[in-house]
Amino acid sequence: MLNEKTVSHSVECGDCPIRHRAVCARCESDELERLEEIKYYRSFEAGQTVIWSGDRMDFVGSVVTGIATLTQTMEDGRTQMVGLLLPSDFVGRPGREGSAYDVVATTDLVMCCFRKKPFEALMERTPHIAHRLLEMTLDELDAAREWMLVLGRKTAREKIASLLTIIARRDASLKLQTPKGSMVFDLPLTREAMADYLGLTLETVSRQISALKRDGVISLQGKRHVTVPDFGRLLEEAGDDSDGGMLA
Amino acid sequence: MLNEKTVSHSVECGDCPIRHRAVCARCESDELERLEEIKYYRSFEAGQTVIWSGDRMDFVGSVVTGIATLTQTMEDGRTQMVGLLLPSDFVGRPGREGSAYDVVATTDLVMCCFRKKPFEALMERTPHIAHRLLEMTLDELDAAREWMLVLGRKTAREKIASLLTIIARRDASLKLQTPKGSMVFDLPLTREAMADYLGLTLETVSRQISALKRDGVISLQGKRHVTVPDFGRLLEEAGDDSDGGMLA
DNA sequence: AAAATTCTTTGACCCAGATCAAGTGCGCGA
DNA sequence: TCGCGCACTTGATCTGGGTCAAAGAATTTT
Repeated sequence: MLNEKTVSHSVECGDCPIRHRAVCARCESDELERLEEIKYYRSFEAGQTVIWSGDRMDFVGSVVTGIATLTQTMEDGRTQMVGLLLPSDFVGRPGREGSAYDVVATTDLVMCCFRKKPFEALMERTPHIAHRLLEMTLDELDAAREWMLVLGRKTAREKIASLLTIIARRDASLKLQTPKGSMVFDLPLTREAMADYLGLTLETVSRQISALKRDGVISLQGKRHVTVPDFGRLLEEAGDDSDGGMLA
Repeated sequence: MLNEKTVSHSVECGDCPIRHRAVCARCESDELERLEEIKYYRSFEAGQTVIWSGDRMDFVGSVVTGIATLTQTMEDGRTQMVGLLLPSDFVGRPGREGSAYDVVATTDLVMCCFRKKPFEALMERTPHIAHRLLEMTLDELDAAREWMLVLGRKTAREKIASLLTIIARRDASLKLQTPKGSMVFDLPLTREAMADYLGLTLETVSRQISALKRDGVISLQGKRHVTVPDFGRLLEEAGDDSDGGMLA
């Protein structure tokens, strides 16, 4: 009976179509069951704000479908995106009261949330989950620092190429159909959102995308559907030597 | 006897003149004693590299005295500083093999290190320490994202002012002698290092510092010793609404 | 289907900050 | 005391990306 439960519970918690990154492969059935007890779903429409910076945040959770962004805004309206949340990404700051950023749905969004207090209690009792959370936070820290290099030292063209490589790498739809080095995916962001991520204006984003298209680095079907014939070439354009494990 | 040990061990581990941020106020004597067993000191001269990006890193630790930086470098030499390590700051990535960044001593530096394997083992057994590490990593993540706003959206003058507020807030020497809103501290970085932190050139850094001096926001004694007559004014110049708990 | 709204592209011009190039001043070893 | 080197400053000029403006393309509303 115990054995049966252990087997029937996979790492995917319950009915979520994603693998919760807060849950590790070593987590066992009773931990997953406790997670089931405190979880619930929330849906948002494109453009809706999930939570405002400074607001009390009484949940943590993962993106199930859709895209959300973390942004910071100055009083005069300048905004900087500091994080991009794709399906399976974790949101929330265990041990912290409020949100440090605005979290905004840029597409229709479904999140799988866990009530924060019981989640923290579960974390206290479950070293696996606490460890997994530290892992994830270290990953986010690496990503943030990588992005500091992009923001501080790369040219507009390199910035665009860097963003495209990140989206390409994370996009689920491409795992199958790549005829050797080529990639196809959809841009989940408007030109303005890309600009806010890259520290540019939307006009510059548009111009640089046109330039990459003109130079054959990418091609576009419509405004959002991107084809990358040679991913290695895109990496070069990004000024990025590492391939992030996608090639070779 | 147990009680005596608990009392005699303060949060400061052994003979370190700093409070290790990896150690929390709730840690008890036996945990601290195990830390004592695996700790050792390392000294570096100004300019020396503590560890290269990608190298195997078999320790974690805290800065005791001096300043170190975390930097990323592109193949063509463009450099971005992604972290500034002041006394008590933690270095190291529990659970990770190598260093993701170059760590460089910018002044003479003393670090208190713990051998990584036993530290990780201690972490496994000691939820306090694992929790403290998650706290610290979340702090670093907040700092990195705050810096993304600086890099992506602030002007050169605002960038300089932002850096000065950060250094001023962390500088130990000023806790005492502030005649109401004023601050005195030493710049621990060369103009070039500041430029690498801010995504600017050293010439622009120099010019903007001169401009802030001309406008009475700061004054300099020598090249490095800074006086800020009105910290609130400096915060305005940084485009920063929050005071980070230093005022009011 | 026409109209309104939103997203995107492209052009013309401008400016903050980069680049190139001298200097200045201080500390340190001979 | 000299002079060498390094950190810093300042000037002149250039340019990548911002700003302002206008006009497509999509999508939604009426």
